[in-house]
Amino acid sequence: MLALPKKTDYALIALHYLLEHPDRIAPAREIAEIYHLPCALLMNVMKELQQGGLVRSVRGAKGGYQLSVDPRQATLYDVVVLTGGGEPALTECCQDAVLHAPSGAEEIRCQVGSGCPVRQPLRALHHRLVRFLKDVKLADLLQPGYRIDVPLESVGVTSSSVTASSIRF
Amino acid sequence: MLALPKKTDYALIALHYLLEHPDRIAPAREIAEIYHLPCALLMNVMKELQQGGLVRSVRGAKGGYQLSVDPRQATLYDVVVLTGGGEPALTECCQDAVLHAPSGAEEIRCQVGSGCPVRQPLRALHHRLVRFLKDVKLADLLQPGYRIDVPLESVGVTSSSVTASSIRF
DNA sequence: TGAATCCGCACCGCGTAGGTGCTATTATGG
DNA sequence: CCATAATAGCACCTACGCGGTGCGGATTCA
Repeated sequence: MLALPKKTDYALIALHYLLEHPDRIAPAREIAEIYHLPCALLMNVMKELQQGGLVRSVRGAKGGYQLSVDPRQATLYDVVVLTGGGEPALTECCQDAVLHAPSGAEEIRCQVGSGCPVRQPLRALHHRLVRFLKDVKLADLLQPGYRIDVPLESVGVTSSSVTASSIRF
Repeated sequence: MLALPKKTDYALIALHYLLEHPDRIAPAREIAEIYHLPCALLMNVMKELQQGGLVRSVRGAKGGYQLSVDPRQATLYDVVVLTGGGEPALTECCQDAVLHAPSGAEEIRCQVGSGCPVRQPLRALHHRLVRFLKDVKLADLLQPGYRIDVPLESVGVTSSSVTASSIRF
């Protein structure tokens, strides 16, 4: 649990490839063969990315896919939403439909009801998580120069001294 | 996806209750009835918490559960591990067994093999996530005074000015 | 025309989360 | 010592979603 679906993995691999070959129109088969991914499945994933506007598809012979967004604009959040089947929700209570209920009064879906003592805290966590995912730009994540800068137990110290290209939680 | 199992929800609710009733030895049934949770299921969860040492169980009549850790020491990570079935792994490559392989040479499990272009970045994300979960203390999460301090679109600004009791990603 | 490629949909199998039930064990209270 | 209240420890069941496959059609290029 607390895991990303494999689709997201495949999507990131494909996006990485497209990012490194901006000139090519890369067919799904090509990417699948290079990274030993099941071709049919990758095509499903690419379709989802295309529907979400992250890639552009060219049909017919010599067709393929091409990145259609600025990798410094598009975020990990976009990929997760497209390949994970909608907005991520830490718990049911955090679902978008619940949070932005049309009636204004938010709908309570779990059995606990309105007296749930952990709903607010969990929603806070959820917001943090979403914000984090949105802060991770594809360019940061997929660039070959990417590096871990986790100081391994600098916990407690404010992590405000990270480099600009690194990922901030 | 990217969701916590319901067990974790239940565990947090129960821990919250135990935290607010440090004197009582609260039976699972009591907690279940108050929050309208399925009693049998909650007992399963409590058992897992007990095995992990988060709560102490008293058997027999007038038995029940009691917090057995300092809520300022125990973290959300502990609860997730106990109720989520082991270490969370953002992807297969991030699994603990893979990362700390006995042979030293890390085992590659996905089909992509050692040429996977997104493995390192994903592991970096994973480490961030784990560190975050470990930074969230139960006391912070479950105390009634808990408050969201997300400035709603202060993204881009360094979030180093958060209060001490708030959660830092 | 034929080959290559994407498109859209339907379908399948399996693992796992979520939930239930039963029995054993332990302790209290009379 | 017995009845009762409670957890412990299983085994089990069910539903759903992920991962994956297949097929017919549409589109483009040679």
